[in-house]
Amino acid sequence: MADSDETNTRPAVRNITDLARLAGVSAGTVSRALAGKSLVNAKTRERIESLAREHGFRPNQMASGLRRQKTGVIGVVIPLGHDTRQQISDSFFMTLLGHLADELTHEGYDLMLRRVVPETDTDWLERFIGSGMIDGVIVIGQSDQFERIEEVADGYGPMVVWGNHQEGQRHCVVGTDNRLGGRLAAERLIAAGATRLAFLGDTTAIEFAARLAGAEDVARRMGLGPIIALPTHLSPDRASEEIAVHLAALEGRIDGIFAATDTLAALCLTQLRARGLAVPDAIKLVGFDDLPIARQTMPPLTTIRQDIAAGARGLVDLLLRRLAGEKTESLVLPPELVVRETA
Amino acid sequence: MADSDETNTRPAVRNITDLARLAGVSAGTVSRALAGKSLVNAKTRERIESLAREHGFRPNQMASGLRRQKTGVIGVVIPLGHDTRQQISDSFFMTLLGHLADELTHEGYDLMLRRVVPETDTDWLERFIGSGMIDGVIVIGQSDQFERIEEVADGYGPMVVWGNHQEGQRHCVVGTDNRLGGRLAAERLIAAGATRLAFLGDTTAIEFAARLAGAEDVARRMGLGPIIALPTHLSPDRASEEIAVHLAALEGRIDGIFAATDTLAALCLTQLRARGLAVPDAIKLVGFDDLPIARQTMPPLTTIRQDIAAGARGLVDLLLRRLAGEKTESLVLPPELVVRETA
DNA sequence: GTGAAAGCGCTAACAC
DNA sequence: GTGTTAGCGCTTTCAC
Repeated sequence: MADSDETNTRPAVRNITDLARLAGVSAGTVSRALAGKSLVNAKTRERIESLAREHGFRPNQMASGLRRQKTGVIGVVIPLGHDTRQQISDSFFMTLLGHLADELTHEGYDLMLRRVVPETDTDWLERFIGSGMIDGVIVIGQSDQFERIEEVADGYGPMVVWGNHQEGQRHCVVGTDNRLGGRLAAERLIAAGATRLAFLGDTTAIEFAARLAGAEDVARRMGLGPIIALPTHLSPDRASEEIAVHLAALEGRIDGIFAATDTLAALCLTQLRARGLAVPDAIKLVGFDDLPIARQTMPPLTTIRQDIAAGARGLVDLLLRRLAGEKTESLVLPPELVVRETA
Repeated sequence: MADSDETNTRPAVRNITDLARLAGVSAGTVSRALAGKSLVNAKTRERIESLAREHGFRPNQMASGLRRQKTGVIGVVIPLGHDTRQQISDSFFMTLLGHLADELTHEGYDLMLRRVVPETDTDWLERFIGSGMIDGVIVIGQSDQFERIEEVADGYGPMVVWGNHQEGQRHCVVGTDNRLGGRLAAERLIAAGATRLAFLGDTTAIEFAARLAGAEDVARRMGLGPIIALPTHLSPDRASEEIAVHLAALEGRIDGIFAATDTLAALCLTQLRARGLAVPDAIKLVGFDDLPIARQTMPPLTTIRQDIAAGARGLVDLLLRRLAGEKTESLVLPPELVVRETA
């Protein structure tokens, strides 16, 4: 591929041995030179390096990995729960993935991405870990697989999970304090004048359940009625319909909505408008995540911010420490209320 | 990891040889059994499989890959051009990536993701290909690396690129007909009554340049004045400011904007509103992509739809055929005008 | 500072 | 149908 014009006069260099022959040294020396080890004569090293450059040769990482028993690859896996296909396009996870790619690259690791459907593939995590292709794994989202992750964590160190932290759990997790986030959201809704609250989102996802629980803490404390749970899928198509149905059923019985996600909140805003319900006058609305979309809705969304970049940094940092044999604690990040115009 | 209670009484099975010993057969037989090859006694196979299950053993893919000279991994690389960091969060690419992950998984391949900064890393593509870790590569977006990709394509078959198709190019590309898309956009703007057009986006990206060129085709044909190019970064923060500056400078001199991207269009809508310019009354606006956000802006965006799922399918399909040695043509997908309310 | 040799875990001839 | 053997391309003692 990196051939110049003289292609045919020059033998292909397929491996370290070919290069060694050209350089008039042994394979071992080439290996040491290319790996930047100290004990190689400066001249020899230079000769080898220039030869390698000239032939566009780079050592085969699979072979190297096999020999050294490490691959330089971190697995990133996204379990798609009940809500199967659409979750991936969820911008939150995608943004997190982008940051992860940056962080891992920065640390010299490659990223192997896998989306799995736990329902039809029960040993998804073991399979990935056992493949021998990755040095460690980051799980993005617990979905409904909390228990399975716990089990695996007992026997496998280099794993960090993005998700919700439970008292006494065994796997290392980094994530936002969802319950606190839920409290902030409910407090804001109430401060804005709402008293009859609903929660929009699928609470079988543990993170969402925690958000709702936080909101309920506040509702109870303030002596409000129970928060009405409005189960909704994450995929925009289904969500829109479901929201429409919920709204129709609840007409006039609620004045504040806490959406599990900005995406859901944005969709909800559209449906609210379609029904002629003014936000925030008739209904207050708070989202979660503070994705870019939160600033672009009309009116812009009041929401609970998660620091995605910090999350990615935390995930990678903890994973590297675990890779080094350290035992690490989970990392819980503080959410932050961002007041805009919907509540 | 998959150990039950009797952990300590059972020796770890680290490789095929250990398992062979337990099963009372040779390593070769275990290999054949686990690979599902035909010529293995049914009973033997069953014994081996159950033993493997019991011990949570799976063959090491690196070793297998090394031996078979194929890895079962497809590289997906996103070159971040001039517009460095933010492009990744560009929802279009992220959505495409999601679909790619699905398609590749479906075909039994794993996905290795790399983001690269060509400016500081000139041999990004050769490095990835030469790593020995991947069987083929999908490049998402040509960025400003068209020439480099051409060079590599001459010597490396299993590569397919998402991007723009140029007359006579040598690398296999799949992508939307951007020029046609640009034409559709301009036609719509004009049909809606606009006569003084501007294009919002960075035309050093070849895809965007083609969109602008298409719009210019129409402007010329209709005898309109030149289209004013408004260079803008893709990252939301910078874009917002830049758009604001552009709008201030052009006040009253344009009545139609073609945005290179829905994201940009949405941002533009916000800025337009901030300046008190009514859409579509004072200014018509057309986006590109038809991302979910296009339906949620206020008013919803008229845009040019790219079929992302079809794109992902095409990329994977062509790559697999190239992997099988076929020579494939590029695939150009038709864009589609989606009329909503901004033009 | 460098070479020789062993071997990472697996697969694919080639025997039988 | 199964065992044996020879590597895939690299790293790393151990000599010298």
